Amino acid sequence: MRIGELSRRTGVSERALRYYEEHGLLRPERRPSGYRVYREADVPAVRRIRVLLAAGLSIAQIVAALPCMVDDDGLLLPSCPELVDELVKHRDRIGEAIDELEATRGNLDAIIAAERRAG
Amino acid sequence: MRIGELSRRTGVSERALRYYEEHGLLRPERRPSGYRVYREADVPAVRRIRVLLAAGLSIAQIVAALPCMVDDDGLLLPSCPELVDELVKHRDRIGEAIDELEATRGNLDAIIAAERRAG
DNA sequence: CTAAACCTTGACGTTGATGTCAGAGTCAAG
DNA sequence: CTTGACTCTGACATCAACGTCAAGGTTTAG
Repeated sequence: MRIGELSRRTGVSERALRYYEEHGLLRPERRPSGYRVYREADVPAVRRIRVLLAAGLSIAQIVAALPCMVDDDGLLLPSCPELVDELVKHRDRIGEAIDELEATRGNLDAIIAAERRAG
Repeated sequence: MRIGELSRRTGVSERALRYYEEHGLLRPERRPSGYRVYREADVPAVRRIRVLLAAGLSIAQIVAALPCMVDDDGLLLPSCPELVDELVKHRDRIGEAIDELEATRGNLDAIIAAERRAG
């Protein structure tokens, strides 16, 4: 599919989709004309990106945490690092992101509890 | 106390403190000279602001939230249930992101294990 | 009284994730 | 072949939450 359809199906602007590509989050193929061609798997991929962005992660963190978005069938994309070492590092970065988010969620929980007592 | 001391005691820059005032989060008194004069209660107030910011709330949301949070001498406003709702939604979004990241980490773990077995 | 330290209000700079617009090429239908 | 929808690459605009001066007034220690 082309960018317009992906945009409609995900609710994400074309501008944003091009921006994600610019930062390595999406790698659509190109027609000779230059038109981007996306696969079905890019629809859930965009959804994952939005979830992480909504949670407060930056594009850079998402790039670092998900250098290889896993497909529905569980296969790695061709761009993935081969060394176990690299994979371990990536997993650890994801762990850091998780820790950050859990701390944030902890803060929110405390606030919510306090407000319930006060309100 | 004046702005420098509040800045030192909270670890928040003077610029940020002035910015918070600009947006209605702090209301220090003024000397005839124009110097801001803060009360002791402003120290914990600034801490609360930082916690909310760290939890991912915007200044505008905090402005709405502060009246609900005062333990000192403030009033409670009826916008509280709405606020708690928003906070809960925000927390749930973060939970979603954590789930995504944990799934990704699980995939990476499986790949790492497979690579190790395969040599 | 004076110098150092502190404070004031602008006002422009920064970063991240887009919005928006211009000028131009591409594609599908009639 | 032409029209209209779609897409491309810049490039400037925006918004939040500050950082960073600049130019000048205030306070306090000695």
